Amino acid sequence: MGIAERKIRQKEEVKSAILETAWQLVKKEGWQQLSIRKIADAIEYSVPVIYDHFENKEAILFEIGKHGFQLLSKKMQQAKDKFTDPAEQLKAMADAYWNFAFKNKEYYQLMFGLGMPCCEIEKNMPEKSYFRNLVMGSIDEIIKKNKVPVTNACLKYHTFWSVIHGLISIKMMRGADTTDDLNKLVLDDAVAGIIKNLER
Amino acid sequence: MGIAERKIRQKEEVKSAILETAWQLVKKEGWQQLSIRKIADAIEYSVPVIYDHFENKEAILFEIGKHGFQLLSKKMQQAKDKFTDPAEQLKAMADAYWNFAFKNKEYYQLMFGLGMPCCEIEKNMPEKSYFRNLVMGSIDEIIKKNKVPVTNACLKYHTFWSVIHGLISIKMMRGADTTDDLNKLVLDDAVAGIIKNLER
DNA sequence: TATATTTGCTAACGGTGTTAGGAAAAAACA
DNA sequence: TGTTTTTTCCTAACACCGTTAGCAAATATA
Repeated sequence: MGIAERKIRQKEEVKSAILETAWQLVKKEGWQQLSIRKIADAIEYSVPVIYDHFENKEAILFEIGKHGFQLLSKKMQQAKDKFTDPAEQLKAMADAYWNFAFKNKEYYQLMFGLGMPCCEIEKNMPEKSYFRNLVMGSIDEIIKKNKVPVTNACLKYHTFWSVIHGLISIKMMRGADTTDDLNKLVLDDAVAGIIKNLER
Repeated sequence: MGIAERKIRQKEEVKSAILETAWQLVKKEGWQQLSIRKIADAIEYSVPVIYDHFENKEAILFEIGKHGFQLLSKKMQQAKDKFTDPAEQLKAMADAYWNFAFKNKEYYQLMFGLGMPCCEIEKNMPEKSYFRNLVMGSIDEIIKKNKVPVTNACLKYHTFWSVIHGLISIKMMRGADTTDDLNKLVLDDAVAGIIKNLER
């Protein structure tokens, strides 16, 4: 009896069509222009069908946000794997994070609520701890190498992340009032500062 | 002929009633719940009257955002004035910025587009350069004291701001999953790191 | 074939920002 | 003072939005 399976498969196809269409629309017109009706139009179903697959609009955003966190984690992992020296790893991960943010502006905006109605995406997102562990691993390693390993790794992780996120969100919000070059310099400078402050 | 003056005065009163009411509503219910109709209701005028004073909703938000930037500038100025040592000034300004953000959460969200439909507030906001100058003044002083004053002040300013903004926006977005104590520690740690990196 | 179930639609509800057009009040002019 | 012009301000609508009730058609089950 493959009928049930086909039905499940078809249902799954509609569900991923919703997600894919929503994502295409967002890339074309931005988050503020995304509406349930536009998605329904694009997948050639009526509006209530959307609600057979998602409880509400926020559930769609959450699912897309999850993809974002998974993609970010993957990029971070790949960056880290290129090096064995933890300081190099941190630099590479900062770069990867930066690149992810600007190559996937819409993902980043959704994931961290930049310029869009907040949807509590980042909370209730288990995937974010994956990337947290990646960074903290390298930080821990550096600290262990120290002669006076008193530094708080958790605190340093927060600093690391805050610098990068702060830089990105400032640049992302006000567009092109500073050059790309300067921003990349600031990133490198800040990351270098943190690492330097870590090794002692 | 004081009639014209009275009219202008009355018109100005309605305008500031709109702003004041909007601000009260936002503090009570948050940005997402603010609507033109609610404002109109509260000031006991009909909806189109709002549009006699503001081109659109965004113009209202912009005006409130301006107040936010002015208040922030004032707080930063006061903090800076308490010290003569530029390093102390930087620390005090970082603290002032931090306190402003959490004592005026709604202002901060609006000013930097956190968790709300973006409204291009920060661009086209001349007031923000005031606070920029305050910070860069202190940074310049520190750099001038150095024996090798090669460091780029503009770059350091961006780093300084990014760290603080990043920390604040991360904390503001995900509420209480880290303690206040830790966050304040991270702030102090990060600012100390920047200053240390500056003095050489 | 008859019944039960799933599927997907139309149409609505209550909300949003925004605006056209007209009534009433105020001011200016005679 | 009476008339005309201007200003003020409201009702009602438009075109959207997220969401859901309720029903018809298609499908699966017996």
